[in-house]
Amino acid sequence: MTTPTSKYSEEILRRVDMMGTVTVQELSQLMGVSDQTIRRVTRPLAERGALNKVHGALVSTKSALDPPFLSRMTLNREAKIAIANTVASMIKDGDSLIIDTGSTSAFIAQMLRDRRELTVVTNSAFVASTLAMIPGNNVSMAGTQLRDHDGASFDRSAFQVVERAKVEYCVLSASMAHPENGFLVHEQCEVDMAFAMMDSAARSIMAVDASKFQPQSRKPALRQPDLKKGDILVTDLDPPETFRAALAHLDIRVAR
Amino acid sequence: MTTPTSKYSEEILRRVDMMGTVTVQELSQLMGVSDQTIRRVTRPLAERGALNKVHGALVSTKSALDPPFLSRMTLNREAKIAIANTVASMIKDGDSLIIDTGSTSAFIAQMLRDRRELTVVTNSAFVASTLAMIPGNNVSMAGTQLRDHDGASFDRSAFQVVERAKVEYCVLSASMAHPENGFLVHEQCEVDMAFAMMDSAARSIMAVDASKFQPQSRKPALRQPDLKKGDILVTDLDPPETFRAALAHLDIRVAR
DNA sequence: GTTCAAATCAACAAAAATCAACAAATGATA
DNA sequence: TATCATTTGTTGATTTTTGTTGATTTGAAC
Repeated sequence: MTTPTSKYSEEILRRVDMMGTVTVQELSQLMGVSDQTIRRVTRPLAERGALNKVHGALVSTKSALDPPFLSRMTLNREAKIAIANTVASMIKDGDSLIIDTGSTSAFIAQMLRDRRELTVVTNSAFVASTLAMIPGNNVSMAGTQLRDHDGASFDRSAFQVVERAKVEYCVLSASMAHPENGFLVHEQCEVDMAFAMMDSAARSIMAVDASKFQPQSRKPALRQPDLKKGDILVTDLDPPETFRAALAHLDIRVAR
Repeated sequence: MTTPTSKYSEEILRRVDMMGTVTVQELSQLMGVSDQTIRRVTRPLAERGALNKVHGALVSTKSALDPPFLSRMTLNREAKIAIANTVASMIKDGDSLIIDTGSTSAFIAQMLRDRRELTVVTNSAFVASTLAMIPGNNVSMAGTQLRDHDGASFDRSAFQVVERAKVEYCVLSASMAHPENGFLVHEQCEVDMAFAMMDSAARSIMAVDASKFQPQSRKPALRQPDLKKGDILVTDLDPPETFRAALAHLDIRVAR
């Protein structure tokens, strides 16, 4: 039906649809080509109506994503995209992983759409539906009753599914990172889920953007499980020195 | 029907379909042959329409530009939107309903985003994540293991969740509508699920666009449960006379 | 309206991919 | 084994794409 015009078409459309709007520069950097190439390649796509061109950016035509969720996706967007790219680069075709809920995880899921043969367990309906539709993937949705603000589940069946899994990676996030108190969140069920997820994975990847190192307005008080030897912390800016020392001491790699 | 033109045809097609877009070089390295061979072999494949050639790469005709599910979303789009509007207009704030998977259901879910306090049960991760994020809704995702082309579940837990539900409406779809054979689909698990869903709902709404009254290229052969008194059939164009008579006789309302 | 920075466009040379032709390799058959 | 048809890799000419440059346009602020 819609015949592609270049080898970049697919990736560009995917990224545009996922991010809603992308600047030409972001895209060219992300894909390692020049701005001009992006412009050239997107012109026929725009004529066909596969995306919209505005001055300075590309806008998705099917941005039917949910506004409230999307707005959280735009908070600290560049950082989250950068982190998602780093995390995604660690996951190879055929890998198995658990992903939790949250906006960073949503970005990671989007970035993982060009991996193949993934085995995925998640308690986020958004992550699940994003990755389930990729041919060849094997996706399990953990849980039945969905929480309303992010469509994630923390019911008994969610824990059962996660506990029965055995995967290579566990991708987690947190609301705050404190040099002494570790990684903190607001809800007890999230802590419990994080424990279950980490127990079912060989190694964990904790994804937190740099803003999480700053004091928060709404202080999270519940402690996520600590990272262990071999785990990885992914951020967009280098964490404070106190943090780095503690992590290095535990043999936890920091990537960005 | 499609006779292979070379011993590589099959593997190339498989890889292209799997990866969506793949450069000629990647493919030649992966398969241990020269670029030129890949080009030679893929030429007849492209002419036959089994894949698309662009400068520098091969693009799958299937999962290429848009994943199969989204491409179906654009097939007969206006009709499906019209139907979705009609169905959505029957659902009021506070109602409870079961929704199945499929592109029409996806549209219905989108339309239901301005309803409040809905209780929803669905086996589609896409529908679930769409409606779960609306504040005040109560959404249950039925099933764990997700099917890859549409992210829906038909495993044992999916049936359990559906069977335990008790809702007002059940929103269903079908691949074909036949005046004598009723509503048909391709997969047995879909029939089973339809039975379970209808059993758990007071009344059913069957949503089929007018194209479903025409003969299909890929003939579905499995029969959905029949509609009963009080159920509703929603279409975009009036169904054929033979159909209308049969439905009226059973006291099934036709809306559009 | 004017100004200015940023984004876009047009054009060109360099790089990359494609094509056609040919020779070597392969494999089946007599 | 010799022969023939087919397939494969290589080579060089041709085509397409890509990044760069500089001119032009755009959008926002004044």
